[in-house]
Amino acid sequence: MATMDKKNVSMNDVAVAAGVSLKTVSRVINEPDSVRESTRDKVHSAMEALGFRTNFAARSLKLGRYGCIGVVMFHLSGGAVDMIDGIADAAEERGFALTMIKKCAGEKMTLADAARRMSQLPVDGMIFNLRQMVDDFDTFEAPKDLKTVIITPMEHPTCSTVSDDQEGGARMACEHFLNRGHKNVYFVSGKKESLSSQCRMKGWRAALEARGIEPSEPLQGDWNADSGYAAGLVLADKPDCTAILAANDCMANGVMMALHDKGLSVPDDVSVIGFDDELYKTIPNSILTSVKFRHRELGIRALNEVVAGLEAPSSRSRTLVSGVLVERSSVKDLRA
Amino acid sequence: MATMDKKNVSMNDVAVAAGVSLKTVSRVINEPDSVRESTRDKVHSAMEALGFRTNFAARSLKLGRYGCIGVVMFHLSGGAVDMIDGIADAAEERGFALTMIKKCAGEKMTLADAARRMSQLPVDGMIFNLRQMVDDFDTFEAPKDLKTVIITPMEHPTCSTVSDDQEGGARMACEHFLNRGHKNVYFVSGKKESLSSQCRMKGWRAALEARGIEPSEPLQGDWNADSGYAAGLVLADKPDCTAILAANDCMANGVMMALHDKGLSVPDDVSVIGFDDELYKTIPNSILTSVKFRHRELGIRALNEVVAGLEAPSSRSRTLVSGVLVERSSVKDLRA
DNA sequence: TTGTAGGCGTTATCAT
DNA sequence: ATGATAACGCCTACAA
Repeated sequence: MATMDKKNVSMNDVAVAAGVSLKTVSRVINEPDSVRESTRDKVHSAMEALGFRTNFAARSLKLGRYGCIGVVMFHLSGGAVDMIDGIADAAEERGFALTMIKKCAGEKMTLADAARRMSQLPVDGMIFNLRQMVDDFDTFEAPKDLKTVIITPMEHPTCSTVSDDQEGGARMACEHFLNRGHKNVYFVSGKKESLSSQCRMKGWRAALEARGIEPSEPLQGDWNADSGYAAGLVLADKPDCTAILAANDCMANGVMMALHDKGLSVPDDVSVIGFDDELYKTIPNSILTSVKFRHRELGIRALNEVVAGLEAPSSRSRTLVSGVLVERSSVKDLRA
Repeated sequence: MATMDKKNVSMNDVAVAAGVSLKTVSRVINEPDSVRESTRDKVHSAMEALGFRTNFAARSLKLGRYGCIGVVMFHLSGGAVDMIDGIADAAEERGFALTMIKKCAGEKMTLADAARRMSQLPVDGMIFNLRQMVDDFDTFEAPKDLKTVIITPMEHPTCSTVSDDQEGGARMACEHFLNRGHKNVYFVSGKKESLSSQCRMKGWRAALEARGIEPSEPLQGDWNADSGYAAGLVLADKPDCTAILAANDCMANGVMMALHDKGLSVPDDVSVIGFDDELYKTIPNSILTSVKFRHRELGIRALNEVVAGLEAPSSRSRTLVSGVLVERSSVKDLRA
């Protein structure tokens, strides 16, 4: 009478228990409307009683697809959460699950490696979340039957890519300064190897050069507040410094604290803009104007692009998700 | 001559191309040592030439296991990254991949739902990351053949659980105050529905009561700095307030700013401790002493517990990962 | 509306 | 050291 120890309950077991054929059970699962209600109920109770769960392996072997999208995290850091969130939501909505692996092991971190590992897993397509440069970026070729989307600001010769428009965001911030009468903008960068930092710097340069302004030497930071503070101390001594763009909010805050400690006030003496719009979480009444990227949107786009590519694997696209300037009061209008 | 459009390259195709039997190809993959080297080479070249990749579905159908662990994120927030990181690393190390789904949809968020969805996916076991209460927590029973570990501070009747020792962390912080001569500790909570906040509050209460101190009414916050600031304004007016425990660093910072604005200094007039040790990222020269939890370790433990349970699915354990007090200088020793 | 036969691509059991 | 053959559990013709 006790529950049997049968390893796996198959559709056949259910069929026997319900006194119907195997195919009928299959129908109850896949096209319930084509089965008489009384039969359906019998089958359902049998499934319930036996604890039947459809076998993923058998199903996908037959169907030739998995209903899963692979996600490779080359870099798992703070901003990634919102992106994963977007990917996960979009996946759920389209009936896909996510198969995730991490590939951060400093030394041998190539796209080919990641692709090889992924092709052994139950995935119909994959997303690479790449925030740093890798050796084989330009030479990498995705498996023909596995649609691949790379999240990266760089263009790729064969794969679709999705990215925040970091460069555009930086340009936007600079123009915000310049349009308000500032004659120059100083820049505090993040870690050197970070692509985000590089792109933000590029945008800053481009915006200045477009107005015929020679960009000054950027100050090297490391994303954390202390490095911003150090940069702020330096900049406080530059008489021509009225505008500072910091590559993230934490450093921007460091900059502001340094200015304050030097007797300068924001925005009356110096204006500041940061990135990521997260200071308000930590600082009460935060006044920092900041460029915010829509990471969630980014994730959604990436997933949609993969799913779209399932039909046309050879298609290639480049998606840029624009940033938004969240205005508070850390920028002074010098024209006033 | 051009590459054929054959949908899938199977082991059979490789076998034919290499002029060997199907089983030999299989051997080359799974037990290479039992195949003569010359044969092995032939097979390898054939695989290369045809672009063979082993079929996950067929393999797991035969093997009866997937080599994947399911992860359900009921709540995807900042602190989660480090935990996912730990899970992913531990998984990688043990040769498992992760299959992730998100279940945040406010209304109908039950463990049974999550388990049902997971049982349709290629997983050998699963981890629920639960940070809030759900309706069916106590009544939930995991599928017998799917080892389930829940990340939650609550005890579960049948499933293994893993958690930070949030209560212990809060106690530790309180004792840190009390051992330094403080006679009372005020508490600023996080969002009401958060289990973390509840546990931290519980630990605070317990520590005070253990010393015969009547806990005052906790101040309600919402995790963000502004709510901490509001609480700080209130507490600044309490003459007996020498020690404040805030349920996270952001609110602790809000509290400190309010105290400052009220002309009180930290730690000379009032001592403060926070949670999560993340303020140093945003505030230069941060002085805040903070209780830090090892989220990465938590993830590792959770994964290891699942993998261990693959052998003995019925086992049940409860793991607590202790926190660490990161001391800076926001606490004054009143005995001095 | 329901049942039967075969095959998806592996791995395992035998034999050679 | 290698090969033939039978499962694994599901789905899709085709038949009844």
